[in-house]
Amino acid sequence: MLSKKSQYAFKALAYLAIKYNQGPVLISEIAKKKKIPLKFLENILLELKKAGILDSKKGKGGGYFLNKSPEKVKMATVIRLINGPIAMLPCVSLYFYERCKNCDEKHCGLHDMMLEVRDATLNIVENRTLKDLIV
Amino acid sequence: MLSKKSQYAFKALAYLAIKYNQGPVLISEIAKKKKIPLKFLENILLELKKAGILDSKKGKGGGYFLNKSPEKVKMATVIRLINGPIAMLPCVSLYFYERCKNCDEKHCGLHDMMLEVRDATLNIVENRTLKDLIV
DNA sequence: AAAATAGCCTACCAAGACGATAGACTATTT
DNA sequence: AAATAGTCTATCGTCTTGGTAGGCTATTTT
Repeated sequence: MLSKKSQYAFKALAYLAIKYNQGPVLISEIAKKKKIPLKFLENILLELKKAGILDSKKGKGGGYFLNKSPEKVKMATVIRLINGPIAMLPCVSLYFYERCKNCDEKHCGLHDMMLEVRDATLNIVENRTLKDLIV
Repeated sequence: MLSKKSQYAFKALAYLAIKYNQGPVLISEIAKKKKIPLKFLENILLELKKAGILDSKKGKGGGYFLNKSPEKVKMATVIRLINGPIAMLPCVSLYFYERCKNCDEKHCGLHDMMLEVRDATLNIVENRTLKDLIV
């Protein structure tokens, strides 16, 4: 399951995607429109900024805005950043890989199955972007 | 990510699948062979029994055993039981559905995308069984 | 320069989930 | 009766999650 934080992140990003190229948007505006706790949203947006997805401007007329066009931000990137691994097991994760203890990956039915699941999932989230959040 | 509990469950079930129709297997034997904390495994097996996947026998010569043949126990069933929802969002879950607050499911890009992911995942885990764990 | 604006940073907290353990109880077999 | 082996209830420490508080810093306006 995606954490609430991830859901907030996607709501905020969807909002910023709609407002792309229209200048900075206040955290408070996003929080209000998307009904996200303000201070919690601050943390999320800052994290997205540090990852290079968003940028910000301080002072009057400041706020947050997308650092690149919506179709260039992959869903997979955001999920990994805010939610963590996409795979169901560490031993089949690309970005959070960890070797299985007491289990030979070459002969593990669970491993094989979870690898399939991962690929099926990646096939979707690696090929969808913030643009697809706008309907 | 699958919880450690789920991974233990699958290891235990894989072991019992191999020993299908060979009589009851001791918890302690499974715990030792699969390196699972004994008391933790007790809980897991009991849960699987209450769900009808396993059955047990007390006293000498007792132990746990599969209640039906391995190919009749779907992976999806076990995941839902031990790990919880398979979907990434409550609003696209079949067995743990919850309506989205502040979001119209009919016009939500995230919803649509997560529905795709769910279907891709279900397509695998609904069509694989404990039999596929044995390699 | 001062005031106002708005993001940045550090810290903290409550509740719940997770992984694991302890011990007594019950049913079955020898 | 004794031994065996699953069942039940309870507890526990640690980590994660969701959320809050308050001060700091950079920028803009007056």
